[in-house]
Amino acid sequence: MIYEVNDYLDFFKSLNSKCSKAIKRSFFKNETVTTYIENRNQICILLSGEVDLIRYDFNGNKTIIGHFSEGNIFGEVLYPGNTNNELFVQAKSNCEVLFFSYNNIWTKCKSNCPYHKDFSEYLNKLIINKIIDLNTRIELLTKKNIRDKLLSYFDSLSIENVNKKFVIPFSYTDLADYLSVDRSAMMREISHLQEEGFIEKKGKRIKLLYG
Amino acid sequence: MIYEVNDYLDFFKSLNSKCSKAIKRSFFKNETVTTYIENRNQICILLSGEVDLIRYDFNGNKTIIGHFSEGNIFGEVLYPGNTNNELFVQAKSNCEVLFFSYNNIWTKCKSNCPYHKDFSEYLNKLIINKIIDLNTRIELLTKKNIRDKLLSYFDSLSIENVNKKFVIPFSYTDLADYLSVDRSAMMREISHLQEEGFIEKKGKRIKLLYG
DNA sequence: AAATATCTGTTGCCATTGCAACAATTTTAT
DNA sequence: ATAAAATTGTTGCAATGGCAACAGATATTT
Repeated sequence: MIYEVNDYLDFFKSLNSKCSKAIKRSFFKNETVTTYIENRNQICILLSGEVDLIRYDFNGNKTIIGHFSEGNIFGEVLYPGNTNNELFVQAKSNCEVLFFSYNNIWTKCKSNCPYHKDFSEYLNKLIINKIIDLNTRIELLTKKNIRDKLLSYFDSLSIENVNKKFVIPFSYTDLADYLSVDRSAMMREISHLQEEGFIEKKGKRIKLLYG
Repeated sequence: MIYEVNDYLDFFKSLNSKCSKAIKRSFFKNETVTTYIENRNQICILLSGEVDLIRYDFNGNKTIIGHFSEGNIFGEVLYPGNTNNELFVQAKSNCEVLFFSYNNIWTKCKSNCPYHKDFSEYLNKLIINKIIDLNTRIELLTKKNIRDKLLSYFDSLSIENVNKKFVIPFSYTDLADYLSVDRSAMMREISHLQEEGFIEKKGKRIKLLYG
């Protein structure tokens, strides 16, 4: 999903010692990294670890809106304002995050920071990858049934790994959330896919038997 | 959804006479603007009119994946590669589109085009708006039932118009597609919302009676 | 090592919603 | 102005998938 990220990540990892606009912070598992409620301009790069973007709606229902790993960007500036939801980012593992204010990048920092040219170029690459991820997600979500969602998700993993065998990088509980379907209904559909000979499954190891 | 776009649009509209990297073309309604199949680097800004991004899957089912209007960006560089789908962009009305190759912007053009500084800054704003739009869409698509999808879509229109009354900018057929639900099921749910006194509806004019 | 919590896998039930089909209305093309 | 095409609105029926509930398997904590 993320292409060429490793080329840039070292640059961002060392950025906070070079550029005063960027602040690096560390978080323990389950800590709240940030909330989408007051820092409209905030943008974040995940330098290591895993975080989830979680929505609680007015009924208290929890949905995992996004799952981010090393090199992904997130932040309130990328999100629509004025929603009725509480959104917050929670560390799924110990992690490091680079924070900065989006407006600062394109204006003030320009003149006085020698790293700005690389910074903005690399950031642009990350942002394009972000858009690709979001479009990938929308592709999945617009599929009409659970089977099509699963198959197209499996396809994307298979392509990414250049292999008919791969390991699902989510727990099944979280995968259901990511595909926005009921977990037990998804498990049922996975069983059917096995019975009908489309896939083989051992825990989180999947092998595609078609295509 | 799109903030401050009008500030930048004039700049892009006149760009092709200033910068050789950008090409402006006009299309008639129903013409195919581009396909997502061979120009991996292409990025497009819609200068006027309306276009849809359409997917045909292997069964020939049509889905409107995206609907773009003035100031929106689209293009294959923003899309995951190696999918089994045919994606193409179709003009919903006569329209003008600015085409350029994404890689060219950040490299070659930098040194010799006096408009590049503004160009990249404005483009960044458009890209951020793009991400906000995509996240808005994902917010909708992750709602678990048709009622919640409708209400949260209506909410966003209401906020955008700063008014409990607003006009739906889609046909109902296209709205169903956008929300990724069956049209007749959606119409039924809209009827229920009226019966239960949540909304008033006259054609595409909606008034929210709650909140 | 035991105790607790979380995740996986399965099933019955039934609400939601997708599908098909149609008439009425509106829009577009000739 | 008329014909053709597309959209809107409605309904019965059936399939899908959400919910609840549980037992067994893995992880995590103490």
